[in-house]
Amino acid sequence: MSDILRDIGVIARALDSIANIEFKELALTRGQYLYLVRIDENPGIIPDRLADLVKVDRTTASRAINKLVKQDFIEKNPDPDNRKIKRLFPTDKGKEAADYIRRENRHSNGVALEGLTQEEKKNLSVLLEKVKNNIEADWKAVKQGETREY
Amino acid sequence: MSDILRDIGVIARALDSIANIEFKELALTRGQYLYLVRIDENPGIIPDRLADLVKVDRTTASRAINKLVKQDFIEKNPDPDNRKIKRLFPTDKGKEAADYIRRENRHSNGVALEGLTQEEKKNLSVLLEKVKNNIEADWKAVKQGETREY
DNA sequence: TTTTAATTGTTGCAAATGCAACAAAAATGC
DNA sequence: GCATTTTTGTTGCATTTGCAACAATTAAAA
Repeated sequence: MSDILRDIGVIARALDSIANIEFKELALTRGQYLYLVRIDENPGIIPDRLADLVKVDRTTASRAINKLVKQDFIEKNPDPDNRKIKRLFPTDKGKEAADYIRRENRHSNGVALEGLTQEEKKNLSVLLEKVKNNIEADWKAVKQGETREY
Repeated sequence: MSDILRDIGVIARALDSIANIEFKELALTRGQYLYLVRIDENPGIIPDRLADLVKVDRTTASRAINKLVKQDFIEKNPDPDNRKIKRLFPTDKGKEAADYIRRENRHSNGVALEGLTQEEKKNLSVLLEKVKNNIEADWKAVKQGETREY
């Protein structure tokens, strides 16, 4: 069986490393860009869902979010019907930063896909989507304390 | 152009998160498994090359390696012809742990690839290999201080 | 050879990360 | 209704991570 998990890890670290260096331009520190684009594209999302989207610990997301608020990239608003949750929205500054992030991401994506045919790109994208769905349940289970057998 | 970079990040974080939780079984802390398997498969490798293999900062790798030495998973031996470099080898304990890590990885890999045909798995693996090669130069360039235009 | 540049390895520091544990609100079960 | 469980958000703590900066050795250039 072909091993994909190592290459995925290597690629992800390389891309993330590049992004973190490049987003110092925006005064964003490590990891922040991840949350900011997602909030921009999912206005009103709550922190726990966001953590779920990017597959990161709830507490890590919570702190990154609070830092984004303090830096005025996003706002954290109370919900009128539910006193427990807080909804996240980008500020104007945050929207601009999100645009920049997407430009960078598009560029990296282009570099990553160089030399692939249009069909190969499409295939890769579809396959990765499946892989993501496949792994989701295990992530939640293991994170929640369940043990897997192998 | 299809965006693959986000899914790659999500998948990588999920798999890494699972691995880190499961390898507490081996008394390995976060990240250590990455280096240990690679050393097991590339005996005699030097720390800088290892950092390059996994795409992680040299200093991070250095510390993780020193911890693996302290915990007796690997040995760091001087090179007879070059007083600057140190070569890494797994101990017996390290080899056993590496086997365990590979078993876990194979399992996660299986879960990740569920529902894909043999051909799709092969394709995915080939495409990811290309992506990895594509991104390598940019990683080194940006890490070294070069700026990209986008 | 001598000088300069690149490679290798490490430490100081600041920051991110994630597990445990907690409180508060909401959802569920009876 | 009330009790119990789940969800949401946060903080304490230990650890990892990575950039800067340094020293030591080797490689390259003059």
